[in-house]
Amino acid sequence: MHNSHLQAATLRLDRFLELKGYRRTQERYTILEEIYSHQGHHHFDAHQLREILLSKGFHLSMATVYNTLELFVEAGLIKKHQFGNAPASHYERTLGSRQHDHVVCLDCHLVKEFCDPRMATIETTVGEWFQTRVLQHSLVFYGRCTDELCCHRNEKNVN
Amino acid sequence: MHNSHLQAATLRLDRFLELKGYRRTQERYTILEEIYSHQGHHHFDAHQLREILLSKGFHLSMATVYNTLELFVEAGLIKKHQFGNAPASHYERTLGSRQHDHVVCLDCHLVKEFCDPRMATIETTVGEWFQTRVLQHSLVFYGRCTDELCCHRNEKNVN
DNA sequence: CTCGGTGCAAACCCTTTGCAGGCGA
DNA sequence: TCGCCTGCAAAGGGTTTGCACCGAG
Repeated sequence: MHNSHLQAATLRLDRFLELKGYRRTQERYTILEEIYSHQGHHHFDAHQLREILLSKGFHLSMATVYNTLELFVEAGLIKKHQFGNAPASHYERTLGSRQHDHVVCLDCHLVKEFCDPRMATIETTVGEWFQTRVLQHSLVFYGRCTDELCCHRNEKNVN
Repeated sequence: MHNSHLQAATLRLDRFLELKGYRRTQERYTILEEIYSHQGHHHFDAHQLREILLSKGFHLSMATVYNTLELFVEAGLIKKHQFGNAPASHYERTLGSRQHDHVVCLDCHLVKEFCDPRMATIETTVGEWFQTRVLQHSLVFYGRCTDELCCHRNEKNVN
């Protein structure tokens, strides 16, 4: 299921590499496949991504991971996020999910997504206000969730 | 002018230290005064803050700067920001300016502020949606400004 | 006098860089 | 073959930590 997203992503990478005159290396396609075939977590950081690939027997260095992620950002295949005080950057794929923003729980660090059409109108307003061509935005709400899986709640329940 | 903000901030720090049982050190009050008496840039990072104080003859270590900034965040005296790929965290004072969000130019890194009342309504909606008590949010629009001072424009004008 | 706060330097961690070797074109 | 890409290790840079000393209460 959802192989269509991987197909679309692969096609996009093909065209991007061709357009830029970059090479079609095995690393680039293997990393892309991992990102777009993964059903679970949409968010990951550079080290997690490397560890998953290593555990599957595909060896690659951190330098390649970072190089490739930067290239994917440039190609519009993934988005880069900085959540609060988290030390590492987080990434998520862009194809197969519409524009959305995030809610992060300060206790359990659970990341949830939402889409509010009002953000688009605000973006337009701000762009006109400052005579700025807005290319992207980052919106994160920080709070304390009431999720049953929230570790903060679990800790409190234990006591 | 605006000494009222410094007074309010000092009072708030007084009460916070008292409430928490923390000590009233010279470093804490000197740093607060620097942040709240500064008329110019609202945004600064830890190293800039230390350099300014050093240049004024007040010696202090990075450890103290970070400790104090964290304490001020806890006290609600300043806010901490992470703008895009900028390596260092940015801080800005909270008193004397109402809730606002930011627009950052990808070329000249100029930071501008705006206030849109619709953000508050979105925050409420999202909180209800996810049964989450939203404590704060971070919204940054990234774009290319048409400001006369934008270094990107200046560079282009030179060529 | 106590012990929280500070200074100093080293440690940490994520990320970037330099260079030699490998592989796509 | 050519030179972009990768691997490896070291360096970079912001932030944190450990420990001894200092000073607020």
